[in-house]
Amino acid sequence: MADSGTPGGETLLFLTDEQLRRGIEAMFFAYRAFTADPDRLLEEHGYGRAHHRALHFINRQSGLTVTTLLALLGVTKQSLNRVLRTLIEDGLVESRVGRRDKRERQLFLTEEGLTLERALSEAQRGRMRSAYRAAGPQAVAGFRQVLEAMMGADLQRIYQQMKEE
Amino acid sequence: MADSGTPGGETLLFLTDEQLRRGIEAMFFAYRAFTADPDRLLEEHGYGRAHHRALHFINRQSGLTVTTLLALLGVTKQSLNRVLRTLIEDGLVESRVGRRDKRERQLFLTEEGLTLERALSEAQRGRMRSAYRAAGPQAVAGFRQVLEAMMGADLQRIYQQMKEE
DNA sequence: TTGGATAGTCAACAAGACTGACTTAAAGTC
DNA sequence: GACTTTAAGTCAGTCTTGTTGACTATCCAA
Repeated sequence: MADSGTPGGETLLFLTDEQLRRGIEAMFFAYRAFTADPDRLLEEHGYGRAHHRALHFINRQSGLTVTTLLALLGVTKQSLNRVLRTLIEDGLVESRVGRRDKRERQLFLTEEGLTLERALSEAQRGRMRSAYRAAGPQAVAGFRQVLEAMMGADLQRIYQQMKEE
Repeated sequence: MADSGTPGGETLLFLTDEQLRRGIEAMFFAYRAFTADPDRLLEEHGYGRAHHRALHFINRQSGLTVTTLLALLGVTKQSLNRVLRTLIEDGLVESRVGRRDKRERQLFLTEEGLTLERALSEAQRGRMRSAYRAAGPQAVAGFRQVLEAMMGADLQRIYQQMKEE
């Protein structure tokens, strides 16, 4: 983008198909490991990855509406609803009628929901923390830069917005 | 690991729960984008992500056995089999009886399989390439370092092995 | 040669995504 | 006040992709 194709320069070094393929495979393997720890915990509770994602974002942005959560997760209403219903029935999530707009439902974690979210989050952070430690601060900065560039403009806007709330 | 907890140093700067959470969210959003391009292509052909993964590794390591592929993908034999069967029926993959051990099946891509694999791979590499360009060589090195640390020792061994073949 | 381990296949099932059609309630508009 | 739009939720049905259990074929070793 800001890079004006320096011919033969180091820019080309890491853009061979082989290098790109290494990156693709690294993403595949790393993502699998990344979800493995919380997955184990979830299974003990009879939940799936979908429940984890819902808990994560409700915790992250307490009081968010169903539509907002939908946009963050990128799934359909029906798909989210099944997950949300079980979480509400099990007393992990509370759904209150919106204050300003009564059509909306605002979502909150209960004490129990918070407890599970923390356990899941801690399992995931543990792996992230040791990866960060092993790789060092400079690598971490690069890691985030590449991921942000990879997610594309639309997701980047959503991702950056969450920073400020 | 090699890091001896420099108190107050820059090591601590990026290990706050907030920083770790940013990393977790970046992984989530980036992985979604990462799979989105091939997913579109796959849908046109009536395939899913599982078919993509199979094609990728069969291409990567032509003639590999079902068991080897199983280990790479980390799924059950039965799950892979359904995917593999459709690929064979559709003439994208060829399954030959193992030369040494007749119990084994060796897997190869046909011309048609190679064509689809290249299209999928190119869609995915496109995004990876522009992310790499945008972030720069140093960031890319860091990206890979963190992913490798994150995947853990077991997967790292598998991942590194593939390098040399 | 018999018996156990390994490689792969077939069948049935469950989770979690999807689409489409519909209801209810509230908000906004003419 | 009647009409339209929006937010949420529901019902029904499908698809992909994961699971377990039972089975066949082959290899190897006692």
